[in-house]
Parts: sequence; C-alpha cells; structure tokens
Amino acid sequence: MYKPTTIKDIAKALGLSTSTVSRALRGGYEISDETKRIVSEYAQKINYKPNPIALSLKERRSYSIGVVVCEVANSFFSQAINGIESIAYNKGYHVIISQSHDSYEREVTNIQHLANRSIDGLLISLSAETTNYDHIHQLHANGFPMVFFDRVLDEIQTHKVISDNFQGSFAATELLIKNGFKKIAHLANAPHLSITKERQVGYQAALQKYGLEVKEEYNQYCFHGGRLKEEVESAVQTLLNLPDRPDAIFVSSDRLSISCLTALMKLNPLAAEQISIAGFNNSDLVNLLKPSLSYVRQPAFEMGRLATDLLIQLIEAKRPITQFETKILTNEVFISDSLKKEAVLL
Amino acid sequence: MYKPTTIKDIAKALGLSTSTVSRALRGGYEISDETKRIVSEYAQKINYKPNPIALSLKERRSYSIGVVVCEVANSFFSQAINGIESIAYNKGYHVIISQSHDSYEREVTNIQHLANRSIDGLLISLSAETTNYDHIHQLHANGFPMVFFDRVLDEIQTHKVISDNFQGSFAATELLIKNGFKKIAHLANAPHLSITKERQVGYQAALQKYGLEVKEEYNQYCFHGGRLKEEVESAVQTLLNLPDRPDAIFVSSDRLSISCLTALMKLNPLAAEQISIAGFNNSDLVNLLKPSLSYVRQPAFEMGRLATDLLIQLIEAKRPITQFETKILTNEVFISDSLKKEAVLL
DNA sequence: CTGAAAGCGCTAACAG
DNA sequence: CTGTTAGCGCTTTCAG
Repeated sequence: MYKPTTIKDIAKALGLSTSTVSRALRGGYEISDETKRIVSEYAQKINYKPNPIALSLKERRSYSIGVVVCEVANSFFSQAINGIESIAYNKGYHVIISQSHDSYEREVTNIQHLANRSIDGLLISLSAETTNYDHIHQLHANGFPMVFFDRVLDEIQTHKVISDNFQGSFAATELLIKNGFKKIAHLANAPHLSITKERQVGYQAALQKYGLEVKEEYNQYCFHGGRLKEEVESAVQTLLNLPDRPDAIFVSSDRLSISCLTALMKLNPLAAEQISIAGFNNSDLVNLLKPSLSYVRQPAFEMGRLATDLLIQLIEAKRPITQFETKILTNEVFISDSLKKEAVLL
Repeated sequence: MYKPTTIKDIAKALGLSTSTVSRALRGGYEISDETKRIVSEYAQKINYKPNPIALSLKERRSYSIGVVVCEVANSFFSQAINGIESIAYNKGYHVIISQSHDSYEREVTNIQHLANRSIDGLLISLSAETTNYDHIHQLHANGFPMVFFDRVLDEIQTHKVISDNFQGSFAATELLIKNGFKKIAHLANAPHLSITKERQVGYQAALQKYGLEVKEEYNQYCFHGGRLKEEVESAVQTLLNLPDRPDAIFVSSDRLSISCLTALMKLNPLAAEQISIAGFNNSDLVNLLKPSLSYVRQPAFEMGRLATDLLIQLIEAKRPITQFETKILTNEVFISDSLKKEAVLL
C-alpha cells in the first residue's frame, strides 16, 4: 500500500529532530548551511513531499478554492474555469469544481460539502432553480470568503464579476432591429437570475429606442435553465404558435441559444431558416452552425481570472474587508453569416 | 473571520470530554442514549460539522479523487466528468479536476500536486504531448491507486476504461467508403497516444477490406493534440496540397474534428463543401454544423462512471489487487445530413 | 458508560 | 545552531 515518507523518517535517518528537519527544509535562517544541505539532499533522494493535509490542519487552511457552476459542459463555464485555474495555480491553490446542474438541491449540497472547511473560499455562479438563498447567507454571515461571477446575488455584500449584460443584450437586439426585424421575441433563462433580469432590460431598451412594442407574450422563460429539453421546446413552440409570430428571437442565455436552434430545427425546419436568432454564446463552434447565429460572447476566461484574483485577496486579507467591488466586463457581439449576406444585398 | 465549531466546543458547553462527544456523534454503542441525544441535539443546534481535514490526517485518506484530463472544455471530457461525479458523490468522494492542456509539463505538475496525498486515487487520461511516463510509473510503483480512461498506458498494470476505438474508426471509415469515397485521409492526434494507434488500425482495416490503398501521405498527425491552431491548419493544408487530393477525411480525435472543419473553411471554403468528413465527436451541437459531419460518439458519461467505480474499488480494497480489467465500450456512429441526402439520390 | 492520553504530520514558541 | 514540547481536530486504545 501507499506509504509516503514523513519528516520523521528523515529525522530518524539523519539523527536529527523533526523540527530541525522542518526548518532546514523551509530554509529557516537559524539552520547551518551544512545541515540544510544534508537534509535537503536526503529529502530529494527519498522523494520527500510534505503532507498537505497536515499543513492544512495546522494552518487552518487548505489552499484550495471551491467553484460551483451549473455545468462544466458549457462553453462559458469551461472557459471561465480555465481562467480560474490559471490564477489559482499560480498562487498555489487547488481548484475543486462542482456542478449544480441548475438544481437547487445539488447547489445546496455541494456548497455545504465544500464550505465544510475543506476549502478556503468559494466562487459561485447561481443555479437557475435557486430562489432560496439561506445556504449562501449562512456561509456569508460566518465570514466565509466568496465571490460571485456571472449569476450573482445582489443582496450579498461581496465581490462580484459580471459581464455587461445590458450592453450585450442591447447590442444583439439592436443588431436584429437594424437588419429589419420588427417582431423580436426573447427566450430567457429563469427570471430570478441576475443575468436574466439585466439582459431583459437591455432587450427592452433596444426595442424602445427604435419604437418597437414590448409584448408580454414575446418573453418566454425556462425555469430550469434548459436542463429539461421539453421546457425549451415548449417555449419555442409557444412562440411559433403566436398569432403574430416573431421573425427573430433574442436568446439571453448561453446554453439556450443552442437548445433554441435545436428545438426550432426539430419543430419546424422551415421556420428555423426564416427566424433570425441572436443569442449569448461562448462556443467555439458557433461560426459553423447551420442556421447561422448572431451572438454575444462573454469574456469568460477573463471573468474567471478576475473573480479568482478577488477571491484570493479576500482569503489572504489580514483584516476584514468591507469595501467590495463589482467588476463589469464588456461583451463582444458578432453578426451571423446570413445577416452579413443580406447586408450586402441591401 | 470564519471560525468553525469543533468537538471541543461541544464538549466544553456540555461539560463532557471530547472523546464522549466524538463517540456520541458517531453512534458509538458504549454511549447512553440520553447522552447521545443531548450531544447530537446541541451539535445540530450550533451546526457542527466535523473537520474533514482532521479526519483525513487521522485516517490517512481524504475521500477525494483526482482527475487529470487535457481539457474540460471538450465535450467528451466534460461528459466523462459528469459520469465521474455521479459515482464519486454517491460514494462520498470529492472530485478534484485538473487540466493538462495536452502539455507534458502541466501533466507532471498536476499529477504530482494531486498525488501528493491530498487524494486517494487518480483517474487519468494522458496528455497528447506525454511520451515519458516516469511520473506515472513512480506513482504506480508506490501502489498508488489509479485508473486510466480513454487515453491509456498499456505498460501500466491497472484498470482501464476505453471505447472500442477499432470498431468506431472502422465503422466511420467504412461509412465513407460505402458512400463512394475512395481517397480517404486520416487526421489524427499525437501518434503515441493509445487512441491514435487503435483508431489508425481501424481506419486501415476498413481501407483494406475494400481494397483501397493505404497511403502514407494521407496520414497527418497533430503532436500537440490540436492545442496549436497552426498545426491543424498546416496538416489540413498538407492534405489539400497533395497531388492526389483526398475526397474525404477521417478525423480520429474529438477536438480535431471541429478544428479540421474550421481549418478547411478558412483555407478553402469550396473544398470544405466537397470533402466529406467523418470524425470522433461528442459535441451536442454536431448535428447543427454547416459542412455537416458524420461522427463517432463515445459513451463518455458511462466511461466516466465505470472508471470511477473501478477506482473506488481499488481504493477501498482490503488486500492488494492483482487482477485488472480493461473495459471496452461500444461507440455509436452517425451519418451526416449531406451523406443522408446523397444516399436518397442513389 | 465516560474520561485521559496518545497520535496522525507538521510548525513554532521556548529552551538550551 | 538544534532539540523539546505543545497543539491544529479528531478518533481510539486504555483505564476507570
């Protein structure tokens, strides 16, 4: 069985005390160069590695941070995780990822599991189904370091990193309008999510700027974030069935953009050709999609980096922090191939 | 600052000893029901949670398993991770994910970082750049529990979970042949990867079965697994420049399928229409791609489940295990829209 | 039935 | 410059 070497083994082998070995290894200034040399050479030889668990117990910290996202299999989040990792590893932290799958129960379980002192801080993006925030309040009340990103919770005072949802939604909607679409629907994630609300506002503002009517029935929400295929299909079907059928759809959520396309293709391939779609999406494949898609791309990697940076600041702060920031990064908007072609014709 | 409650707090508050509290909480049979009740009620009230780090130190295990994959932002791996998680969480294990980004250095660092006793076992899928396996041998020689999945290492005796690479490649190549393509190239990942070798064999077997020539120059490898955009483009360019230009490409790696399409579209959009592509791919978007793609889909989720199951068996084994299995799961093969249409015409 | 004490691997006063 | 000792939170003999 696996039996790692300890500082004690070294001490015994070299006829020293454990504390001398410990100090020698970490270069304590009180140790003679000679001893240091002997110890570190021997440590090297038997491939000694300090036990991080013992260190954690001692220092009361684990040098790891937890991440709770809805899905790793989602371009935005996997890119954000790359950003998170890049900072965390540089600063000597492990990253422990867990997925809520947009389920409230799993979010609660995972956060409690993580927060239970095996991590030093938490990076959270809320699940679509979460409407009760007690589990987060409890942690926060205990002074547990946390940073929100993307799907944030206003009522918690801490650092937050988001993209400029208003700007992205406004630009995407405006793009559709400028290309001649007048009946623009809005397919959205769960309505209580911060991203949904902010993007909704951007969408409406664009409609209003161009004097278009904001119709209640044009807004369709997916309360489970598209976790259930049926909810997306039913939302799309509802839009298709409207007496005044939309000629374009603004999709305000990453995964939903694809689900919306898929649903359209399944329900009515002809409509899929006719209806123009603009949506939030971070997939690298988006340019290769058949009914082509205009899209808003969030700076996911950068958001992950920033959030992690802020979290580590919180964790390593000497004194309690009371001033919190909300970083807002700008989104990029890309026009679809089909619109590009039509633009040439105009 | 965050200060969790300990067993000592409970003991003090209740006028008991820490050992009594400990036993009461874990239902030790020597404790009176009355004491148990009092202790557990109080623990509940102050929301006591045992410190997993202290437990780890004591039990010499952390109840967490490490996963090393090249990229989380890759459908195959993110689905596999979902499978891994589903089993791990059920059995009370944390999952710590780290990414090699197909770099040898990062693989070594991550594995050493992880194996360094903060995990009880390791799930590995090799990086494309790895050709030196010392870091793995060393771990294995120490009896450290590990299971390979997808990109395995033959020379290590342990459990392995793979998909039937021969079958998938054979079927995909055969599909192209049956649709009338005769000049089928092979775009592959790094040549020393197990998946590359096995898929190469399947590809060749199909060519040979139908009496097609196996041309050396039709095989193009990406030594960095497509991490560098340039290497994919250069490989595709090489194929396009061949005097006897291929009329189809079999892509034997998940990420490369998309990169190949992207490169083709960039280098020669016309050729992208003409050249039929069949490749390994696990993306959910694959049906929506413009030059449509025939594809081999691996049972990623199931592979993750199986691998984790085997790993936990290794970890929890009472006596050293000497009989190891290699599980081989069957792939599904899907025909692209464009081939479907032509098939109708025939 | 309950308490005292040792120990998991490591670090850090405190002594020499 | 080096050793002794205590302690991080918890479990577990060994004594009562």
